[in-house]
Amino acid sequence: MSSQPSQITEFSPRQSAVLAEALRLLVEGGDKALTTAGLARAASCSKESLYKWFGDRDGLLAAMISFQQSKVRTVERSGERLTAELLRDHLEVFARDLLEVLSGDVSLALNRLAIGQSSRDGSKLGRMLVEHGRRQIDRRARGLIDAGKRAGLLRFDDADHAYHTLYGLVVSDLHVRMLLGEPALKDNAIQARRAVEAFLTLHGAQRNGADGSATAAGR
Amino acid sequence: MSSQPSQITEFSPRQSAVLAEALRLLVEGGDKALTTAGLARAASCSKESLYKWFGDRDGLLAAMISFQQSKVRTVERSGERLTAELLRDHLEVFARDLLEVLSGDVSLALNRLAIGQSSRDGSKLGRMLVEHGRRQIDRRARGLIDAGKRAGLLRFDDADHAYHTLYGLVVSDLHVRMLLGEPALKDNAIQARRAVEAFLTLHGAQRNGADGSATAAGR
DNA sequence: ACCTCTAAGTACCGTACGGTACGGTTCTTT
DNA sequence: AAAGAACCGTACCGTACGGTACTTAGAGGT
Repeated sequence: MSSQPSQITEFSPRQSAVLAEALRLLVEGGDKALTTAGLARAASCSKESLYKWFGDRDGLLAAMISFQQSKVRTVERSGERLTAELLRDHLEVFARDLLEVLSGDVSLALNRLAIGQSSRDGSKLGRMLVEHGRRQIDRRARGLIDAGKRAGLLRFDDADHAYHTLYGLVVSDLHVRMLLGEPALKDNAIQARRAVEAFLTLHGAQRNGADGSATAAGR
Repeated sequence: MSSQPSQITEFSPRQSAVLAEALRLLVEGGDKALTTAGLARAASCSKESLYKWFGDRDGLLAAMISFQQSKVRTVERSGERLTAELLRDHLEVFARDLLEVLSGDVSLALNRLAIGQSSRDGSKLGRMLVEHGRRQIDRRARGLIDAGKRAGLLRFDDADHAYHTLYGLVVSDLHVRMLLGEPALKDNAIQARRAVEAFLTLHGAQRNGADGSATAAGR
């Protein structure tokens, strides 16, 4: 949230500052508020520099997504031996983090932006958002789920399906509702706990696993 | 999907035709393609009439939502005595219908529109969409779930929570992904079947119910 | 001291949109 | 048939935005 992102790979410090300001404008006013002139004024740079750096307004938007995602690093903390309680804790932390990320100002603003553009640009921004932004948190969950299976604590046929089940239990329709303007949950922890509870009921090893009969078809 | 909605309450036939054309424009080109001049040309009406009827561009958008929702009627079919198989069937039909609705062209376009506007208009359109559009399908599901509980086939503490569980299992992140431009599922039936399977594992009475411990806090 | 490069600031252009006004046409009412 | 409303088509206005060009100020090198 600060404008002091220790080390950015792809953008110069000046560009990063401009992109941070662009995100700020986007968050507070939606995409209508993000005009080239407005950004130039707010970031104290020239429009010409904007076009030199990002080429285009769409280039600017894409750069904003890249920039934001370069700032979000998911902590990859595994390695300890998993117990049932540890797995539950990690799942709950993941669920809370997921809700936290999805309800973040910048995330919502970028998702709204990409959704708004999806009709015109062939979902280019949407793909960027899903591919780069989601992959990190997806990988974390997948790692956790796989580790749970390896430790004999989870039971499922299709890891992808299991992950989507977890995701659905955690998020339900909250993401869309927040995108539509509803306020976030008062307490993500409750939602996270209930979702993990249900997930473990479905896929935990100590009780029973839903067999899922013929469930090999792909998404 | 046809432009022959037997009887529209709120709008004259002419206005309905114009609104249908507006929805068509919105679906095929996004909100940028929905200009007053473009709509007037496409619907063979004058801009002056548009402003007389709907007052404003925002009024037009709101009217489009009302119009679309006046066309979507959910079949309220209950009354028969519930068996476990019947409940499962009804739940699967509901799940398929839900996925069908959410992946519909018009629904996606209107949701994109409302999400795009949510930063500027204080989520007026978003509220309309959630309140009027969702309530119908929500009520259908709630009726089904309540009937299942009365028949002793479902077990849960909080009907609202149970419904959101079902919703999350059915939809997962599909809605947002589709809003971002991803294609819909090839086969909604598979997803529906798996979701209902999981839901019954969680809340069906014949196996066991997730106790849910202390789960009375509200959303 | 001079040159060069970068970038800020500003002015400008073309376009496109929301909203309004007006003349002409069709349909309804009496 | 005459009067009136509804409405279409079009022209128009003001504004705002994306994008470009030009001028000016500072930083580093020779």
